[in-house]
Amino acid sequence: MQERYDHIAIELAWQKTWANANKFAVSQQCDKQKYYLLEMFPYPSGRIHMGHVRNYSIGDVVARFKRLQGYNVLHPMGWDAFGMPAENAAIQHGIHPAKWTVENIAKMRLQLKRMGFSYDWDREFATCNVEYYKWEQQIFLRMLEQGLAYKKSSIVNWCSECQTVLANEQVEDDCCWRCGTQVDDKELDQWFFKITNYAEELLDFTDKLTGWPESVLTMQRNWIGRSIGCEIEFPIENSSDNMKVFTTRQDTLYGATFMSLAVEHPKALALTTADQHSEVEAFIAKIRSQDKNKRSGDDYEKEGVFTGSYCINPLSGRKMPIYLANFVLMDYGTGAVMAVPTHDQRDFEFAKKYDLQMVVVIQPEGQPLNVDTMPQAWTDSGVMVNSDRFDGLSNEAAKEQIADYLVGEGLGDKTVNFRLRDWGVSRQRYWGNPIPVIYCDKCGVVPVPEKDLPVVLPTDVQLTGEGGSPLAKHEEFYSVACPKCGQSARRETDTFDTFVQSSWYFARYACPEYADAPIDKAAAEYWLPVDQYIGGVEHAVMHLLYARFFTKVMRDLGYMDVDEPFTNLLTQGMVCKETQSCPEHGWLYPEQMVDGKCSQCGQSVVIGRTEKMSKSKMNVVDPDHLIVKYGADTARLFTLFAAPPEKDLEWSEQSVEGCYRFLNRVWRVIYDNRKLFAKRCAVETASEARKLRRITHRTIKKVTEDIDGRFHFNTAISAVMELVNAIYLFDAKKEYPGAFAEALETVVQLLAPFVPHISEELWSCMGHDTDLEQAGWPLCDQQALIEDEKLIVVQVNGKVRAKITVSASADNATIEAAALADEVIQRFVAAKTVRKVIVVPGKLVNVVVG
RNA sequence: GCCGAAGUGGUGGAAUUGGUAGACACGUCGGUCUCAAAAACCGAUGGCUUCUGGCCGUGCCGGUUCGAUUCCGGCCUUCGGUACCA
Repeated sequence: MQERYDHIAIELAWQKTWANANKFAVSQQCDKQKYYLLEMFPYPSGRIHMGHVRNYSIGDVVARFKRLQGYNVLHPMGWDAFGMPAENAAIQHGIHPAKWTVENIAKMRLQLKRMGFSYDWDREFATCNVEYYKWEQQIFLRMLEQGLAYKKSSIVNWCSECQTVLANEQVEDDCCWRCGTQVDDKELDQWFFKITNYAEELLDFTDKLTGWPESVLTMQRNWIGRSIGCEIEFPIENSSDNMKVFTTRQDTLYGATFMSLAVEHPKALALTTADQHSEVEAFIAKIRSQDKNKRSGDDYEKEGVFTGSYCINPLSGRKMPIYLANFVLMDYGTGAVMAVPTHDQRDFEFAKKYDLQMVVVIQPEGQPLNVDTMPQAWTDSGVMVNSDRFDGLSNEAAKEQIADYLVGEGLGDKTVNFRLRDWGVSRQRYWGNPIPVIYCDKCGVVPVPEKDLPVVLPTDVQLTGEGGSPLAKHEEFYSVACPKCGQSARRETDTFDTFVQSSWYFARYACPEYADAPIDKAAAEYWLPVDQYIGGVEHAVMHLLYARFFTKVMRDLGYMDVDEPFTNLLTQGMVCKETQSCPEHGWLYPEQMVDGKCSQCGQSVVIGRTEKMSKSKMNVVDPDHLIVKYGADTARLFTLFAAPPEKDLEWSEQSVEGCYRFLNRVWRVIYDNRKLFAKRCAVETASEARKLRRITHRTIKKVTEDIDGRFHFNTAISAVMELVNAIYLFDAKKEYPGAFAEALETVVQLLAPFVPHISEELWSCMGHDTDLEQAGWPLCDQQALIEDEKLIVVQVNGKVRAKITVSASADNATIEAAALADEVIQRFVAAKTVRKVIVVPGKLVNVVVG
């Protein structure tokens, strides 16, 4: 054993040992209980960043802890390898996406190994491997068979200059990010997954996901957005046709005085009278030319135009003018809204602007509302008025009764409406999984027969960034014979959204080599669901909802028998750091400043706010520097100690040094006492030895509880630090070497999940022939926790005035007497009457005087 | 606007079921060692104060309670998400 803590040598040596032994590979042939731990897999951008270090350090603590507790732990790692950055790199640097991706994976794999994460590398795969994505193609074909995948036209961002579709994040200020051309809306036929079929089940199961944070479940519930309401038919005047409307506020039906349609509404033009025609057409053209994002902006002014037609309110019989309005959305409800200006703020503003009729139908108890003087719509609950037979009811009761009445009279239906929309999965991109269908002029859309899978993504393409996806220009790829009729046909050149690959990768880890189907049922049965999933909170809705949807689809297609993919979810916070900038040169990297001055111009550097680490803000910290300077163990310890996992973590070099110092402190105390471990002796029973043992075992209890389910790693580490402090202060080690050695061994065992390299090294230095996993997780000796005496806090009128020590077996009366006998307490009680004494056994006495 | 989370020393944070507010760590200050420095070790460290004592203090105001960082009501601020959802 060396005197100095040589982190580099120690870490490299243990990483080699683990790799040679293939230490973390697991099999389902095992009589231990399984535990499947998964962290969200990374996009292979080229380097790991502090967010990865944090995510995977948290995961590794749990994996190693569960292993020490005797579980058969599946802890896999892989790569979310398709996606836009690879294409951008190809365009910018002339390197093929496949090459770029493979090289990045190689670099990042090394970095992860250098961090000492305990992955089963045998199960590693990248989603761009054909052995992975071909199974996704099969799943798609079966979804198509079941009507769970379908094609419909939808609107995309289109750059006419680049002849390509842009993702929302590629649109900057309504313009193409590359050429600056104004982006148009374009209708394209796109593939969709029928996630709406599962809206009800996805919502219902949120109640069963007790291992998920409530905030994430709330976000998912809101995203699914179930609302109960009515579909009501409004007869159109001088026509046999009706206008169908969806509302959740049928209680306000008597107050509906006009109707608003979306400009995209199919009946909009048909309803327009000749004299209004030019005005309506101009309005439609104007609104449709506006940017969709702007249309949903905050201060968007409400505007509309009268069609010239009327419909009839089915309950009040009132004639209602039909307007087109810019704020009505075609893709929610029916694209037509019954407008109730007295009880909806948007309708209120609209009615004021166009001087439309208003009728109050709900008002607060005893406070009549006046349509002329009310400053805004009344959207709260109240009592029904001007509503015929429903007058006098609460509006909540009227909601039910009006709905029943409408159904009874055949005027409407009760309906459930979801905010959730089907998932568009077509991407006009090269670096993705090809959608396996063929278009034949004669046979139409023809799925690629399963026996012809996989549709392999060709690698002999040139990416220029112009003229759309290269697949559409790759004749060898798209020119095929129709599988049905044999005539020449064209292959689909769109690829799947990369969210599709990340929706089922967790299941493939159970059987990454399985060659007969996407999932080996036996493996899935053993390993799934994932017991603990860990990742960034930014994926709270999309990724996690898609993965839940896909799990249910795969269940219904017979691939596996799982309802929900992730039993427990931990969402971690971001890694943040203050920014620094020079007034002249903008954002600066830390190494571009010297003594608080810009190294280029010498001006004082402005320290900015603490923000999420990002390359663009130049406030990133490269994990490699940390590993070299302090070691992987210190990097891990810092990310775990500085904040609880779900909170944002603020970078602090000083705090990193503190962690490094702590590891040195542990190293030193064990080195200094190395001779103690040479000959083992039993743990002593003398009072001083028992005192140290009590701290040792209290720490075991605390650390176990903090890790297991609570994930309070910061307090777990604090507890170990306290034990180390107690060891430093224990000056009877010569007399009680047993208790002393036990305390030191416990420190090493408790630190093992957090800082595995130094822990293994110290463990072997202590003379153990086997590793820490063999030793298992230390158990708390309940006997050792028992105290002879207890410290009791004594309060007078709720304020702490004294602390007394009593025998642990003292009863309440004894404790009370001892408290009242205390000199200080007597002074506070003197000349006053003791009204009450509250005794909390083992903790506190409160004397109430007055 | 709505939904969600949070607000505690100079700093990161702790207080698990209503029971000692500030554990642990960083920083700062003092001491030991040293020719000196670094490292290490030991100690102090919420504010105020008339200082063997006392008062104030967990965003603000109020309430419940013997006792509130914790529960309730009303506000303020910050962060995250989201939106003309009828």
